[in-house]
Amino acid sequence: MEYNHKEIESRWQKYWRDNDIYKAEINPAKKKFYVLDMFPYPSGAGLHVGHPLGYIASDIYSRFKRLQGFNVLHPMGYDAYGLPAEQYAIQTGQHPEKTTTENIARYRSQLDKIGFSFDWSREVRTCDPDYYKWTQWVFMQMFNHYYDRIADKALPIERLTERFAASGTEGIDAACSKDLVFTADEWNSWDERRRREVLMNYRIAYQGETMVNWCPALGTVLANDEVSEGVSVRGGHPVEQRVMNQWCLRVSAYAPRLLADMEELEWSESLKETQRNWIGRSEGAEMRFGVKDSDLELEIFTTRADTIFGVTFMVLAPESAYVRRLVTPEHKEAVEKYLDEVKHKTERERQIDKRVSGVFTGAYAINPLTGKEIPVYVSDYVLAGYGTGAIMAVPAHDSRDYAFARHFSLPVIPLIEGADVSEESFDAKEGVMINSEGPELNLNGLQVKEAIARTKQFIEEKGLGKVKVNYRLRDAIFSRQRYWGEPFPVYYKDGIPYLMDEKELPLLLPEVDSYLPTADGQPPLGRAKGWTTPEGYPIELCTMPGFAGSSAYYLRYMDPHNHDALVSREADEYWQDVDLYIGGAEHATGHLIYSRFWNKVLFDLGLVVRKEPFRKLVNQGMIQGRTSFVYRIKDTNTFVSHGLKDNYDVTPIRVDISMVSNDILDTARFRAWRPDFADAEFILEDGRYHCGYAVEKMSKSMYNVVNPDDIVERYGADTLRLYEMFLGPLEQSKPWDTNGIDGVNRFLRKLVGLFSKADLSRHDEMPKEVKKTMHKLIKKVTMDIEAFSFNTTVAAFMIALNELTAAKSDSAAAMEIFTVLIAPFAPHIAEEFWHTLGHDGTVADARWPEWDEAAIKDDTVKYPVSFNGKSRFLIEVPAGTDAKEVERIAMADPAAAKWLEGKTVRKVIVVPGKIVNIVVG
RNA sequence: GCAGGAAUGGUGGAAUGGUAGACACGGGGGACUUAAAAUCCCCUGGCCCUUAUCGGCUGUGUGGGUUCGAGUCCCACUUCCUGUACCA
Repeated sequence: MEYNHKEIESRWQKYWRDNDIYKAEINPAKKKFYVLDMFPYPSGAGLHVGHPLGYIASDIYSRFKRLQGFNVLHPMGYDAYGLPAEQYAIQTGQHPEKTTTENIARYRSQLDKIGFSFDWSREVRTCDPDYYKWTQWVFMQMFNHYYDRIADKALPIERLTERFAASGTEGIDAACSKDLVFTADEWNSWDERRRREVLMNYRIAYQGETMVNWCPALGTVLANDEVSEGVSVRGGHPVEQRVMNQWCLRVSAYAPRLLADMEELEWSESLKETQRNWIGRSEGAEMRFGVKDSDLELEIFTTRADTIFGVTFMVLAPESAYVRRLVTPEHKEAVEKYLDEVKHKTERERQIDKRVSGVFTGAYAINPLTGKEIPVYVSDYVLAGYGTGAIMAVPAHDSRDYAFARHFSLPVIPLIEGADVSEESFDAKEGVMINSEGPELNLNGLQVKEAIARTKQFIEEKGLGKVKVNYRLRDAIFSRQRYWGEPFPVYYKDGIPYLMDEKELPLLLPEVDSYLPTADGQPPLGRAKGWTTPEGYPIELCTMPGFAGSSAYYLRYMDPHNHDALVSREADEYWQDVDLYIGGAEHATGHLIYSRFWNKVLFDLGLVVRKEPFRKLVNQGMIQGRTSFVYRIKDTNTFVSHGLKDNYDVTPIRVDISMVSNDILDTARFRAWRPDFADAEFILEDGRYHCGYAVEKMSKSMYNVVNPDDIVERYGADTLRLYEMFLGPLEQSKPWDTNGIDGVNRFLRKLVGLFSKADLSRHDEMPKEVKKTMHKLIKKVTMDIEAFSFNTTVAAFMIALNELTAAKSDSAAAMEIFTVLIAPFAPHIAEEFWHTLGHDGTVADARWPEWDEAAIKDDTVKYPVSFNGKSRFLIEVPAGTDAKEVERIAMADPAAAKWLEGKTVRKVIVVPGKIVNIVVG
């Protein structure tokens, strides 16, 4: 049998396709197992070798679970809405749907070559109307529900209107944008407009004036997770803060549950920690400070209630509504000037500029515990979006307050014994309190933690404030001023938003003549002709963000062609949740939060049975590029080999890795690469030009992209799959290095060789040594796959092959075990073997073998004999020899005498099966 | 700053507290060949002894500790990666 990977792979891929081998159906007689990959955004660049890493791992696991007898759901689809397609459309005028469809076709052909066991009959695309119908539908459910904190779940908005009509806000605790208090009489006296405005304050999908990240270059708002360090994650454009009327999702209502329910998930600790930070729970107190000569009260949030005696000033965020109400006439001009300055700074400028800035409002607050007057400032170091947008400043124990106090020469009162605050603040929450005595409360002598508790208790008793848990997690901004996304099923009557009828879904994305905003600054949908309801009411012009379509796709895969529901009850109850989810860690604060939120809303509505969508999650590492460099001697066209470059003044230049093999440059191809290198000269080392290398992101501009198609063409999909797994631990980032691939390919060719030499007609019992090899292999492979340790599994196959070759085994039984074990990794060649062994059909229907522990046991046990822990020699004893006897044999060994010369034996330790350690003095 | 993770040969990486460096790449040597490729065999952490064998010493970022025994556990530190940050 010759190893012709092209012929074998195309033949078996066709067989799988023609016979629907990987089609999954509900089968109550079998246990389900749901393996999901994060579906890709089909970019124009196609796949590079890094993309399939996670898909290969999930495919191995799916095939393994199937061989173990599970009914495996392993679907794939496309996250098809997104910014690059739209920007390409703006540049070229091509409809994003056209480029997206083309990119999907390219992705599909690349994926198909790798031999995945996806059930393509369940494919979803987020831009498909049959799919986004349900994205729109869930949005409508969110609009029609509010979060009831007493029931601790989402409830229909009608329930709220009934309660308002009966008893106003009395006894209601609902997640809302703004705390409202009104009576039933008031509610009943309001017209529809007013009532709708009030309800908007409670809806889970709501429209509101909020501070948003506005990106002028992209012409759209962005969610918090789409902005990093003040610039957009996609494109790196500056982002500024603006107040705009936007659709939002009340994710913050779910913060406590998103935090608590994470505990039972099998996710990596680092990923959980990232989510915990993002959710950002902090316990503290909300307190009210009176204002001098005013009946206004300033509400602040603090986690350090104990430092109340050290408050020497107050600070408001520039966007705080308090500012304009507090400012005194003589300070008005200066404050307005400051607010104007701040407004024109972008978020990035605000972050980079760490200089202290701010201005006095002229107002004084009253410390409720001491009665002292303290000045109120405005400064941009206080954020409007967190807590109440106002703080009590304690310069002695907060570094930011300290910097502000020093700049404005405000007093600094130390509150902790021994804290030196002459140079910097003392931020640690430890020590004994001092200077903290007022008429009603004395904290002196208490530890910080005790003082915090004592103060909280005091302010609650006195009604000065309340204990409060704050979350950093903000509501998700859900509008995008873009074309290529899901339209909102919303129209406006007299400026009030109304939902369309469910029967009108999907609301199709309309055609436009250009993908740019309109002349008067409306989103692209403003160009759509007839973008109104039949009655002539205008339809919402924004579209939904990228995460809308990716938030429930795992549910749609369960029942992708259902026209009556997102997912039928039957399909949901059978498939339940994703057992294994594989994808990148970069989605920790975006998709993985939104998806969990989305699922919880559906759970509250009784539409899904699981409160968490992804039980186990594995983050595959990134595969980086390995860039090759040549070194040009300055001002010449002479290139010097890597080992000699330090003798010259050189400029490193990236070269296309296709011209480099094992770091040796193909100089002829290099000369042909670019005209200016045509007459290049080389200074060689031992006759060859050695390139240098660096690990960088894999990208076209670095000339280091490796296309999986090329690897499959040359070595075959099975080699690619094995090699990607052999590269290193799945979760670790590592550079792609084509150099090592020969070893894996050689292994497969040797395996084929072994098969062709074996006498497969003999089905008698395996020889003892062979049996041991195979059962060791079964155990190792089974346990390694469960532990996602695929790199050591591949090594185990190589070792087993070497042992079989050495044993000159021609046992059909051994070959059969090998075939099934390797089927998840190298499915094509396994099919070929399966067929050669005389089976019909597909190896996917085989049974995963179980190992026999007795067959693995050794007859003899080797003990390293060590002196004081240092190994010196080996002894071999029959298995099961008792410890005393092992000790006797070790001591009697001639080698022992040499080590014992002139020493006294203090102690002998025999660990059965492990070691004999002789402690000598 | 904070949080999480990592550090082992020339390289990627193996090692339930028990013979460190599996497996592979790269390198060296040899066989086959007119030659090359392919294939096969041997060697390959460093240092030292020896004609050679046999052997010895040393070695998992640094410094301590626990233990009969530490790459592995504990403490401190250094460096790197990832995430996050005026979050009061």
